[in-house]
Amino acid sequence: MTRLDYDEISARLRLLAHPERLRILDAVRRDSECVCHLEALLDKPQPYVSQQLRLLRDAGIIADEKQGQNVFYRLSDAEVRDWLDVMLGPVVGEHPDMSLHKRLIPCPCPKCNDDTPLAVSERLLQRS
Amino acid sequence: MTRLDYDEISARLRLLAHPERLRILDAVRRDSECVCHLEALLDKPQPYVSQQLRLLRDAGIIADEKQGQNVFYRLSDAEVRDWLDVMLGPVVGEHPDMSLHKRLIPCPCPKCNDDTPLAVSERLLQRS
DNA sequence: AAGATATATGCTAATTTATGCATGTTTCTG
DNA sequence: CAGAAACATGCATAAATTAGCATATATCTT
Repeated sequence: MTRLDYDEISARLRLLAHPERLRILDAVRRDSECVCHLEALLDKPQPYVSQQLRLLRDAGIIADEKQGQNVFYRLSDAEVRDWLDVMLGPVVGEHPDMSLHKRLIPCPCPKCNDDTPLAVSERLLQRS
Repeated sequence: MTRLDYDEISARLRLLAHPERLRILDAVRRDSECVCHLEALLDKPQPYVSQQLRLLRDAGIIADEKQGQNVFYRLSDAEVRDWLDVMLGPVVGEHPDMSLHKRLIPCPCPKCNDDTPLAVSERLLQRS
């Protein structure tokens, strides 16, 4: 039986105990998301979002993957995934807000443009 | 499907994200414990312990029950119990340190003295 | 009632965390 | 190469949390 390290667990927990970081984690636990999406999701300035991402990344909770100009983040810690499943409920389908943002925000990242060019321009037109 | 309230969840989480409070919760999720025991467990001044207990009590996470001179605290929130099961592991047997403290600390609370008077005095003698 | 014991409360200083913002870096495009 | 787009970093300040300590309250004992 491994002795519990309350310091370590609470340090980890402290990173989750923040509404915006929790929102980020709830998004990236489903699918990897680029910073532009997360920025739209939180509706906060980009440096703010990057700052929260850094904290989570430095702790090894999320991992980044560069794809051209964009950086995609995904949940990389299995333990934290279990915690989130209990605290936020298990992942069911798509993130309720994420699908919305993919429609509304003209983001050039590959994730947003994996469909036909027609659908993209149509999407842009509907925004006015 | 109920919409997630990240503010509420993170506020709750913030209370758990503290090493001493986590230690308290790990104790009281097994059995109700009086303040004197928790004081011994944390090895911190009594006002410090009472302060942490107050935070958890005001949030409805733990509940107090007065028994004469002593106050016993127990985990009262089912949701937090689930969280702790995942974060600290499920409760197996007795708390590893608690049984120790019941032996070493001459506490007059009923929990410590639910055995024969002989055993109590014997315990006191062994401390010198 | 006086003293002792167990616990709670209030206040303050120290520390940590959060937030805002200016600027730096990298990659892509023309 | 110049400019733009996407993201990161550093730093200063504000806000929240922690921790220490004096003191208050309630109960029990004699």
